[in-house]
Amino acid sequence: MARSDQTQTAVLGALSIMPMSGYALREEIKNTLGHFWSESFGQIYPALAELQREGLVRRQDDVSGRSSPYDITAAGTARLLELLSEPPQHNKPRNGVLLRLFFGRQLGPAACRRLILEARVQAEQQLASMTAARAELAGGELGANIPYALITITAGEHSARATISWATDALAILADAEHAPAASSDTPGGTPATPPATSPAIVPAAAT
Amino acid sequence: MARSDQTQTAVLGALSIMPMSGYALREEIKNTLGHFWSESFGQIYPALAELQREGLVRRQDDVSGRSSPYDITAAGTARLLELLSEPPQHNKPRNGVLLRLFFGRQLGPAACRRLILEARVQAEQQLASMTAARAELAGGELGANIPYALITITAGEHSARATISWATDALAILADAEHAPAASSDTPGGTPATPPATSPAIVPAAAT
DNA sequence: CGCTACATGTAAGGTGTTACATGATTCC
DNA sequence: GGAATCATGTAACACCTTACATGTAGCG
Repeated sequence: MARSDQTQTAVLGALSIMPMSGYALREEIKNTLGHFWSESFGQIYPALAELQREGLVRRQDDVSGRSSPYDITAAGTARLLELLSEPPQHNKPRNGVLLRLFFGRQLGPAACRRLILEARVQAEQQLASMTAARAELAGGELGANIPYALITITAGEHSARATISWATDALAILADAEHAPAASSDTPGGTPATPPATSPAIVPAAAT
Repeated sequence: MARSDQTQTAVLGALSIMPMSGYALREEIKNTLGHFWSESFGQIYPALAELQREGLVRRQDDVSGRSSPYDITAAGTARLLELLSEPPQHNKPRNGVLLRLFFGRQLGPAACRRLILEARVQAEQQLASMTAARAELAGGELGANIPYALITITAGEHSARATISWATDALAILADAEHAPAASSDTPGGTPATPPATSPAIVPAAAT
């Protein structure tokens, strides 16, 4: 049981804040937890079905089945507390951008620069959306959950800012490498090698 | 084809730096890419088999099968470039710590504080290991790949530092919430509840 | 009347992990 | 000789996404 249940945790948690339909659950998870969590329909509906079987969740209008929201039960709240108390299992990291950059010598400096700039743009967007989320907090239905939401929003902001300032450093490292290429070594075959006679002017995006 | 191939990318990339056995591949991936990538044996061996079938990789001592390292071929290098050129597919985020903190009202402030402190400890360890990795860089076999490795190490450092400073902010938010709990709402059943007493003030989080 | 959003589900398929099975080599 | 490490693989399972299938409700 303790194996995954991560979906159950997210679903029960969301329902602990307010009753919702499966559809709304997915929307909420996407909008509110989006920057650190995700679930798809293919997981939410089976999870809801199982939770209902176990009596951790019920539909308010149980008989008619007519689009009534799911509601967490007392047993469900207890289970949620259990799940939340388990040690967090951290994901295997898989960062496609860093993977590509690590093998950047094969890819060439120009493509690397593009990857970094793209990552920076995304981080800036994330930062903006975190700021927006922070503004919306007061108007929302979160009540006493607000400080906890704020903690996650702050995490998103720190993470986005870290990416932005990393991008600056990374561009500088790339530029240095091009000006003073490591003495040894063949340039790898077939790649769009750096042209001779460069005048790159790397756009180092202002001071640190 | 463009679907996953992420494992192929990592394997070919690693072999583009130096020939290795499957076992060594896993070690290298764990040690060197560990902070942003991971692969398990169950993926590496099948991937190697397929790459060999496709002629992208070969064993230097093909006949005897005697623990000779795998070696990337010219075709393999070309394929690697292709794979690296594909747009990076970012993972669905799944941060167990933030999930637990978001539903922190159910979990209680004490447990939340523990989670944050634990995350900070891990980030400090990561930061230390990044520093160590940076020191080892010069001594390693990476050659012209050094600047690229440096870019990923820098990413790890920024990320770790972001987590550390987030932890500070998060603890402050938690403390504020306990001093001035949000006005409305029932405290959830069973949890180590926050005391009553009101004063809305949403805590706009300390200076950046 | 058709488009969009709400709503619920399933089936197929890909991805990735774990545990098991096996054996060689090296070092103490 | 026994332990640790190197080395290779597989099979079962868990997880998750995608695409499909279906239907309702409201609105312009």
